[in-house]
Amino acid sequence: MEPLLLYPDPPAPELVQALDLGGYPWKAVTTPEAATRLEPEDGWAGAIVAADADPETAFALCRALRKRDIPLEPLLLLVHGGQLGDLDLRDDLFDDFCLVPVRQAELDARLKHLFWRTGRGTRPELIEYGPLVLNLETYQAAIASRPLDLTYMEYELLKFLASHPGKVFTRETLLSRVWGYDYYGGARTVDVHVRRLRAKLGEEHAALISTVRSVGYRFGETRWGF
Amino acid sequence: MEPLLLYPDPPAPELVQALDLGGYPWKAVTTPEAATRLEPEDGWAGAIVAADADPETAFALCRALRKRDIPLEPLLLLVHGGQLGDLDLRDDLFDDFCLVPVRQAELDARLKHLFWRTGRGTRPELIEYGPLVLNLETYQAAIASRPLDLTYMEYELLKFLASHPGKVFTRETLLSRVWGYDYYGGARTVDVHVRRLRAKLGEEHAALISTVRSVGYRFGETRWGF
DNA sequence: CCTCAATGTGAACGACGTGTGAACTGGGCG
DNA sequence: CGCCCAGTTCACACGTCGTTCACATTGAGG
Repeated sequence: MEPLLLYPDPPAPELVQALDLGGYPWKAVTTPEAATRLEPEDGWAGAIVAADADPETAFALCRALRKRDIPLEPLLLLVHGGQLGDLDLRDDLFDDFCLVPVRQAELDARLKHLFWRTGRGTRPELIEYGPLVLNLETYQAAIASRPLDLTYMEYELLKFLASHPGKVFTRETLLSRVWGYDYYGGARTVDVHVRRLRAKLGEEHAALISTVRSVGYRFGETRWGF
Repeated sequence: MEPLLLYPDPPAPELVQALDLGGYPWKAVTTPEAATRLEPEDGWAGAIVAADADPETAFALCRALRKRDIPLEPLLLLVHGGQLGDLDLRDDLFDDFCLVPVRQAELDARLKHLFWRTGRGTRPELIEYGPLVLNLETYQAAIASRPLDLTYMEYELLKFLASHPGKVFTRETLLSRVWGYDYYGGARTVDVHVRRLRAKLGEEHAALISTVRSVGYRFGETRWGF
């Protein structure tokens, strides 16, 4: 997940604690310019702007973030009770606000709701290993940014293997874990699916799945050490 | 101004005071049925549902209000801190929430913001995806500027799918989310509705809904990044 | 170098999932 | 009462995918 943009820097300790507990990555900035300069490749996941200390700069930051070609969403504003009367609630300056001091549960709830509302919330769950990307939500796979057209079983097998990179699985284990505990069928089935996977991965990436003779198959490189 | 719908009856004193001070007319109800029976000619202006005392009834009321032909908006939920963890924040059950005991200033601010957000079109209730446009207010749909004549279920299905572009849903999930939690019927029902949707979308846009074999259906293209 | 076991490969079969047309049900309305 | 429409269910055809088999190839050990 991309980080949340925080203002100011450093953010309030209880905010940091709430975000860390909630598992939200974040990066704090001191100026609107820094928000652009430090922006991640894929953009900010959203922004939390505390306007209780220095309202002027905070609102300027909000305006800047909203005026971009792609307005930053969602934007959560932190204010103290006395500021509520001054807020221009009929302007599109922020999506939601929260009173300071923030409570972990409320902040978490507002973020969840915001992400859902703005549609940016359900970040797809990904499995990534080197050039391989599996999108568990959309059931799509890609190798080196090239989409892979996998069948259901191919996808499931690759997903299982890629979930445990480096580990070797016997055919029997794969059959029971991927095909199902009650499955009874020939072990060669695994071979054939591995072959088709390698073919679809392409010659240069076929080695992602390696054969461990007399044992089974392994995805990815060996993890030496530990 | 039309009155706000309040639950329960009588509402908490501080809520009444806050609303009266803010100049909001209101009418309280004790049951979901009463919400329909007492509804003004021009509908409710919105709803404030307190879920701290009797959550079950409160949530039932929310569901009922949202399932109407024209979902009631805005809906503000009142909860106490301990309930935050139980809320399904990723469901369209309410628009905003507020912790009890309510503070006059915060309630006022949230109502203002809510009315602005849901009322004045800066955020028209539209779902857009490529050539597809769904107008949630008027229950109209259009593809490439050509109006679509969808039935209720077709519209609901398309709306749900288009709300989560890229994500794959199983038939069971679609049945429970679109048809209703308690629905029990054949999964082929989904197939048929998807077929009719594709037919109405027209040949060139039929691919907007793609079949993921052995899994279910997906609307639109995959979102690779984030 | 030989042998055997393990694995890769290509092809073919069969089962299952999906699309499709059509029939059925139930409610609204004249 | 009968028509119409939306939603559901059914039956069948077709294509895809998973599985299996026969055979080729590889690799390890003697």
